[in-house]
Amino acid sequence: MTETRWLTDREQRAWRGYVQMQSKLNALLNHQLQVDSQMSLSDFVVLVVLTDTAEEKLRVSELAAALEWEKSRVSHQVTRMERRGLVQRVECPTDGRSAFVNLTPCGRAAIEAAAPQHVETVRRVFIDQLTADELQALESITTKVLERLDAEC
Amino acid sequence: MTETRWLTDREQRAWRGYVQMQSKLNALLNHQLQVDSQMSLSDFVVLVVLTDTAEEKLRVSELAAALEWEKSRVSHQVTRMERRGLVQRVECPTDGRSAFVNLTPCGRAAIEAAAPQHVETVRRVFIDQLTADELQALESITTKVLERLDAEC
DNA sequence: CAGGTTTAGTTGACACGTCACCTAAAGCGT
DNA sequence: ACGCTTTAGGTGACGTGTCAACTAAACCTG
Repeated sequence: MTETRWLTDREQRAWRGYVQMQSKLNALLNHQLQVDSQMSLSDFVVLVVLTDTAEEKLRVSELAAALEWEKSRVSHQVTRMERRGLVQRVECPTDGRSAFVNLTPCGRAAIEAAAPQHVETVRRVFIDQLTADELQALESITTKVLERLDAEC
Repeated sequence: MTETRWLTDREQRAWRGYVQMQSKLNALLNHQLQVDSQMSLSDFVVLVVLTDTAEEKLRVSELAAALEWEKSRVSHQVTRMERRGLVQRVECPTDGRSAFVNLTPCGRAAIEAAAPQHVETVRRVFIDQLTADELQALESITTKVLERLDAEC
């Protein structure tokens, strides 16, 4: 095993900044949604995916693929959202193993009410703080890192 | 209430990229630490803070301040880490309310073993993917967003 | 079509985070 | 010394995320 290449000061600043930012940003977005719309960030992203489909319903596996979540995570999340009335499980007539997740009217109303405030928050604390160059750099960074991450797994 | 300012395509790409990156990065770092060093990312950062202090012990409140975590989060985390033998609670002789969190020899050994692999992973999937300009942009972004976030709360 | 394999999804155990609430010691003004 | 407030920390409930194990339907393949 070779010598560890510790982070330089510049790298350290960028990395620690990133870690702190992502942790606080996550906490804030969760909190904002909970307070303003009584839903979690997880609820929100699931509702976004469901809303973006023509039928407003997806199989659990399709939902998992779209979110890149483990199927068991989806299953747990759907159970909780069903309890809150946001979605409904429906058996698939053609495949006995499969289950559809349907958006309920209540779920549709919830996402429509939540989305504007959520976007507003994302803008206020993040997007609107960045210059055009920084936005471009961010896209470049995330693209490269995501490529690397996808290659890892 | 005024019209919602939805994200433009460029903003959307950057934001979605960021969200996806942070989610996968988090999962990977947690997983890597768990597999290689049998500890969570939370364990790791707590151990880092403890290791960085002269006495290798801190009050719960000092730990909370250093990590910017809620005190109850620290308390739960310390309970779990105590169970794993990484730290030990010690009553404070001068203030009956207060409690010290001491690094144990086992905790010190664990962090020393974990740190090189963790840094290696951070480099491989993140830092080493970035150009100098991107690193600079990232620092600038996180600084501004953190300022905004700190102003919010 | 019988028997093994793959696929879809669920479940349970456990770790992590947050919130609201609680206990007890310290501090403080009278 | 007396109460009142502040401060330090812990607790329990609940939502969330991961992992491993499970059930059952669907799909082979001989």
